[in-house]
Amino acid sequence: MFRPVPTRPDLVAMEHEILEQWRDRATFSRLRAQNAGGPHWSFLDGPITANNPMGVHHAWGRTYKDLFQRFHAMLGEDQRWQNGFDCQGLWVEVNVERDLGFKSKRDIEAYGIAEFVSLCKQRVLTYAARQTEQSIRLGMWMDWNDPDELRRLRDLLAADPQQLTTTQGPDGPITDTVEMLVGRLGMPDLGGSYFTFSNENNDLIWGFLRECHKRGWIYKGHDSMPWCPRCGTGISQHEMTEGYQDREDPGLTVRFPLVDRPGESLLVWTTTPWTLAANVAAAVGPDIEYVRIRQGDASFWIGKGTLKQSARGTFEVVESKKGSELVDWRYTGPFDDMPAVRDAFAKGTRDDPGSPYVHRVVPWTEVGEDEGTGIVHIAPGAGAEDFQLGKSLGLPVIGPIDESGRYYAGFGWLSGREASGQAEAIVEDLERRGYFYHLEPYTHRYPHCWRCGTPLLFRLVDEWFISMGQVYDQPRDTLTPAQKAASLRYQIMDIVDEIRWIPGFGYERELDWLMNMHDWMISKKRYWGLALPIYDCQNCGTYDVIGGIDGLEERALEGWDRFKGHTPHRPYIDEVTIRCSGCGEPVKRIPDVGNPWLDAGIVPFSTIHFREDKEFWEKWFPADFITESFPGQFRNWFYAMLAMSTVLRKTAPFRTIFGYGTLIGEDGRAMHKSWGNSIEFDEAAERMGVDVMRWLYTAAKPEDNILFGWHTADGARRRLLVLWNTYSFFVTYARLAGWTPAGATAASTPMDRWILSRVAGLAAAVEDRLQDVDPAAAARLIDAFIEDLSTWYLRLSRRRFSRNDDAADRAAAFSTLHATLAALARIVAPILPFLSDSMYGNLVAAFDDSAPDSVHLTRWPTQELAGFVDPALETAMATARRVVDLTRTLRGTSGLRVRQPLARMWLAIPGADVGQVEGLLELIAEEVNVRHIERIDDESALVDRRIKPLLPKIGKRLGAAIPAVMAAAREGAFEVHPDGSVTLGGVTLAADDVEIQATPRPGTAVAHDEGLVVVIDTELTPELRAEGDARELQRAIQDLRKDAELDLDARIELWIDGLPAEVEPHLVSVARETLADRVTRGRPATGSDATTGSVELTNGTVTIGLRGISGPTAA
RNA sequence: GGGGGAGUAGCCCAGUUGGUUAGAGGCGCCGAGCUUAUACCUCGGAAGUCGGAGGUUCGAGUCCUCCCUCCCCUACCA
Repeated sequence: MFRPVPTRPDLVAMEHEILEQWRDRATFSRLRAQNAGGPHWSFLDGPITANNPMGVHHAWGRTYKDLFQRFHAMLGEDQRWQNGFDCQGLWVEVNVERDLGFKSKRDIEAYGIAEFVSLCKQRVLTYAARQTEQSIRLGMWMDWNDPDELRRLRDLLAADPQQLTTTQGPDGPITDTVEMLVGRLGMPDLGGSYFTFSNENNDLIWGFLRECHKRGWIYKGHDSMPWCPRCGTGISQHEMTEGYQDREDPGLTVRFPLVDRPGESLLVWTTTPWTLAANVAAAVGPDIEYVRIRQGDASFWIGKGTLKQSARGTFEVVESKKGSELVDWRYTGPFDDMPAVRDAFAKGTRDDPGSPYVHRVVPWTEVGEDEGTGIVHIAPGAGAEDFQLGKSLGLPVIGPIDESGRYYAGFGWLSGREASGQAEAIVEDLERRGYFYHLEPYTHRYPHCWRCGTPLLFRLVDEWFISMGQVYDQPRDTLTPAQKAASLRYQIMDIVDEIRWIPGFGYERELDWLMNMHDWMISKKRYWGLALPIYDCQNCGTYDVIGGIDGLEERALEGWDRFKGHTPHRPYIDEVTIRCSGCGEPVKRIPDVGNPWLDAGIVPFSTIHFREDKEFWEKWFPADFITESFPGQFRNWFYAMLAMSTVLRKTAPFRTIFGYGTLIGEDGRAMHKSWGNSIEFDEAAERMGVDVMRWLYTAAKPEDNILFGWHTADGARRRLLVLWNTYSFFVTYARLAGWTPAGATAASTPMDRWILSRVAGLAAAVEDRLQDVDPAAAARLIDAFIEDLSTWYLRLSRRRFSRNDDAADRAAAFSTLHATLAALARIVAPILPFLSDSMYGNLVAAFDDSAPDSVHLTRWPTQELAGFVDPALETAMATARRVVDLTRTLRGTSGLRVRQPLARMWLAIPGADVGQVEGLLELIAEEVNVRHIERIDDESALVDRRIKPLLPKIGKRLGAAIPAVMAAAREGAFEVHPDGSVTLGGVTLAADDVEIQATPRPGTAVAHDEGLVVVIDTELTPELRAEGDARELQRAIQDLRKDAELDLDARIELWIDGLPAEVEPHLVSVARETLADRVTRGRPATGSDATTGSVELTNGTVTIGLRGISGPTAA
């Protein structure tokens, strides 16, 4: 017997049961063993940052990852099943700092870098364990580490990183120091997830950087770069994603008094008053017209086109000059008395190093008049464009702020103050000293730190870059091999061409990024991350890039013993010095760590054992498939992998990339804890169930955002409940009938053959959609099938399961539904791993010892089911359903409920379907409760005709005559000729220029749809009415049974009072249908425990009473 | 600032090379029906200046111009 299935499922409890079952039966490892050695399918997991518990947005991508892995496993394909954790970088540092209450890098230095780095590692292990548990809960099958083991390593690491410990690898125990074991996680001998902080990962990045250096692409840049004063590090262009936010800054106009033109000043506008102390020049557009305006005693130079926005109060234009005429005018800066400014100016310019520099007007073609005064404040030490301009003119540079964003010494009262907070003080100071002109708030988009949200400043720094090569001013396909060889970006583009991007716009977006990206800034002035293997000689300027730890040992001059036994992280790695290859002096490693996308970009190599197992690598590289959320990844993970793979192997690291959008709250806003629209993964899993979540994600259009919330989930759950109810129905009646599966599927009726054909087609179609990476389409197909199964097959077949004296027919029905549900369980298995396995276990595994004990160990069923496919039957059934729909509509509009039998209906069916539909007439008759169906060939006697001119065909030809033709068609003013042509509105149209449609004649019940015409006979005889009344009575009794909460098979005692005579003959069958063993005339005795009710019939009201007859099956 | 996309019913949104009565689907609402698997399903209904203004055309949600709003990509213009 089947295990009973409740009508209202507890999906969450069921999921926990299945999880336990998988664990107890080692289902996953048996799947891996089963597919080992088969054709392989290579999935590469994009690492999830192990820095926090995973969120519902991660569950979206992880659903895709799991469903495709499971699907390919059902195709018998061997896989690596390796999850990845992203471990290094500012993400983790910022959280550890926060936990410790640190405010700046000085706090970290004081705390100790070794201890800080250890805490970062510990945090990663904590959340890797947590995310592992959550992913398992999601049903994600991967080669997971034991979360408790990860936490054990974390605790040992905290206690003493150098203690020895043993952990279990796939091929036996491994013993090493805790620190080194942690550094070896994910390697073949340890198994489990890969961790980007691993020794191997770091080492291979060194190799990559060495390769870049060999080609001359690594360089040190000196520039004004975006800088986060809180994090104390530069922010690369690659990291600017989502870094722009609206911000209100002071829009300050200041006066720069001209040295040689007494009483006259330049007016200059800035939104960053803190940079005024670094002012070196004022730029004008050489071709812009400037005017001098007089206001009181003073007069000001200003761009003519900016007068409206910049000049305040009344003024008089007294003079006009072109920008080029202003060039070289000298002016007094507002902070000229500061030592730092004096020192910088004392050295003079590049072209005139002898004499001290004085602020002056310089030409710059970029100057515009849309904003500001048309005269631009230039501070090369505090702005990227300023720096470039200053460099080209050889101007002095003043770098005003240190790494925490405070003014250096030499800036008078500003020294030591935070630059970002000085606007007000500077304005006051300028006002007092007569440099102030005007101030008003200005809102604009301003870059912020992507990690901590602090507004970025531009700061003079040395950073390390990988050159991406020049951009040629010519189409890509006209580039010569030599040009490509010289420019990495074009080499990457060629790789991008080889990849299938889903959705397609990803391809253009990646190319766009590659075309516009700047050089890759790989350095970060922080602590936790890849130690950049760059050794920059302070003596001679030579820099070496070391290609691996082994290479470092060879070159090590001093400190190797202090590093040995540690993972290649700060501070230990910093101990090692090498001999400069240029001058022989000892050189230290630059203190910078690496851009974290180097860590993730190398994984197609590091995690597929590029170095330690070439054969393995050749087999699994490139990955067949990766999938990640789009935002940011074009410049991050996708980019990093492409760049690194291009350099190392000149091949694509993956063949297909499937991207998806962003998950936001149900209210259409980003999920935010304080907005109350945020849902934690754990809460979602335990309240809605993960199959519901997985269905929601699978059915979503990947390129759109998902509005995630409890209501969205309700929609998904509803679909799953329909499936569940079908399953529950089957089990309920199979148990009642004592039916169990045996032998081959025995379909008998067209209905049986139809549903089997449908499920067979579904298997093939879903396979096709999943092969083509279109999970949403697969979900739609499944959704439509569940609807067909429930509202058509089952709805029309119910009686065959419950009150069927024909044993063979009943067995056929059970056999068909069983086969259908068993096949469906396998088809939905990749998407709904829990529900499917629960169904499969009960329906199949429990009865068939030769079948695998989990649906996930079965093969995709397309081939097995192929014999059931019957397209002609499916087409006919679609027609039959349409007929039923039309008939229901007719009944609705005629006020004839379906319970009321009708004598007959007429049906016209387009030729092609006739043969097949003929066999379904009985089915239609039963479903719409009509005694006889008459087929008619020509419906003209029953309907009016209407002409629909086919506008796309005739529109161009007739032009202005169209309105008249259409009006005639609407009014029915047309004449049909024997040859099928039609005259209307003064025009004759050929037969194929029009469509003739049937339309109901007033007073008749006719419906039509694409040639299908249905007419019902609305005449009711007394006999038909009596029969309708009987069904009405029966319905009322069944309702009462439900009210009385009786079991489906409970026998009852029935009281009937006031039954009209004409319904009397039907009472026996009513009693039979309602399982009434005893029928008493009159009402139940007062005080009886019977349930009572009444029903309106055509000729009077009937009172009903009923009561369960006590017995083993009574409630 | 530059590039791209989108604005259609209370909401999420389809709408094919321009075709006259704007609607495929989903949610919500209203009404009815069906049902001893289904507090489920089916059928029907209401409601829209198709972001705004012009233009091309016999005819525009669809094509063109300008404007408004939102989103995405990109960007230190001061």
